[in-house]
Amino acid sequence: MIDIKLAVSDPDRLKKALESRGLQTAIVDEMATLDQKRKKLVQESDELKRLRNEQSKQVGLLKSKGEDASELMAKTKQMGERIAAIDQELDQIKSELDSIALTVPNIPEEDVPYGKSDAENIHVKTVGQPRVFEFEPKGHWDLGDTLDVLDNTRAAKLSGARFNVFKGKLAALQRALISYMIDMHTKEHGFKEIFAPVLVLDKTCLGTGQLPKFAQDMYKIEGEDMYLISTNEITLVNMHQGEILKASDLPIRYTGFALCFRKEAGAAGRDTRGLIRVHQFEKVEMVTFCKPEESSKELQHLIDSAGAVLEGLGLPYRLSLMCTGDMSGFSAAKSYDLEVWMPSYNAYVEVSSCSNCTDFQARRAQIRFKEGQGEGTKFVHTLNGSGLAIGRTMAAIMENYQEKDGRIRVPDALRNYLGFEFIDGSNK
RNA sequence: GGAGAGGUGGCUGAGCGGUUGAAAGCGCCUGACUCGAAAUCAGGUAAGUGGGCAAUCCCUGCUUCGGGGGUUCGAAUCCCCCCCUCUCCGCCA
Repeated sequence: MIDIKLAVSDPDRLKKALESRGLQTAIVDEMATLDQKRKKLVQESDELKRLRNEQSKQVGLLKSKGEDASELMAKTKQMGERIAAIDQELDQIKSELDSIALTVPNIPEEDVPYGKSDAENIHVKTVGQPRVFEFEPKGHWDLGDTLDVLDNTRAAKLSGARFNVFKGKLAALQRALISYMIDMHTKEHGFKEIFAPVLVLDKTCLGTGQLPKFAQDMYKIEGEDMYLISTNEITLVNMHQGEILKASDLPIRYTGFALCFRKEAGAAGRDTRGLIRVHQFEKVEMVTFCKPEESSKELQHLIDSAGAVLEGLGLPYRLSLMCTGDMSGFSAAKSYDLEVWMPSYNAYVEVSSCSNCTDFQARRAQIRFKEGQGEGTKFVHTLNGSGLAIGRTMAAIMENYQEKDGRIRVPDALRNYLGFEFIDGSNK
């Protein structure tokens, strides 16, 4: 959540920010008006409460002396009724204000390029060279089908479209990738491994910004206020929901594997084949909590950590800074995408998005820190990045490491995890 | 799923209708003592949100004792609903 005070103190900045993300700005003035109204009512209510408290004490005092207090009691009761009326109005304004504020995305950082579409993203660097094939490379769905390691037909039988069944050595590759990534992040990048539930309460999704605005992307459990997570950023960030952290414990870095579920509503007809766009996918996520002044540095650390996985696997990729209009993360103030080279697309495909959410999620989820005795509490900055999306990484390995005979060579880094050199139709 | 017990400040734990934002102990911070430390002594030590002020100093109002609602002039304390934890039983991978 953005700081509502901004709507009053610096409405132009907020309007500009919303505009840059392609949104309407009228709500800024609306918020300012409501907030002013709220403030006035709070003052009125507080003053009446002060009087009531005072008079109630008087009643107690009179009674303890055995004197008559009935007149004062009647007066105070009336006051209570007025307070109740004001507080009711106040509650209504607060919920109005909240329902607006919760749908406002984060404000882009100063150095995020202004732009309307992905065409205006800045390509920061490319790492590695796309392989030149001496034969026509196949798509990973074809490779998987031929080797009988990726079974789309059986998956459809079980769960419908956009699901997959991994078989044999491809299933093993998935396990290896999870271990490889998490081991790297814990041993080399300073993250602590976390395994958390994939089924969470609705208020948890509110904290990271998936709800209320993106309910249509998430699977809800019928009859309960629970959702299947769309990313494990939700669980990792909300681990500290409502907490006041010690400054000396920061930065806190978490990594973890989880299944993620997305409806992919509105993506009908796009990327229908293979592992690129599915309803259930596996992801290793990274999340960082830090002091505000450290978040730029920590964002770079996320990018480097995600990049290290791609480099370790020998996959060529591109790093891009998202422009204001293409920043997909509702909670993000600045985002970089890492895109892996996908021969079948003849293009780079996103495998990781690393974002600095500044204090946006922290404000929603009430995650704060305290510098020391007597110092006030401040909101932490939260950051998240995939490290990486497993399915898309598998697709990239299959395509980039395919041999002319259709087998897939295993990247050197995974040999120790797998114990075989090629993914083929065999089981061992 | 059934039965019982319980949820109070960083922690342990009192309070069970009025001056208690909350005893006591522990922890932590500051000061005194000390060459320094320990021990001892004195003081301080929750969060949120308003107002005053040039002020991140300070003064001050309101709210918060798992969450929500109710009773009352007044609720941590009484009543109702919900959530969570623990113990026992049942079920189960």
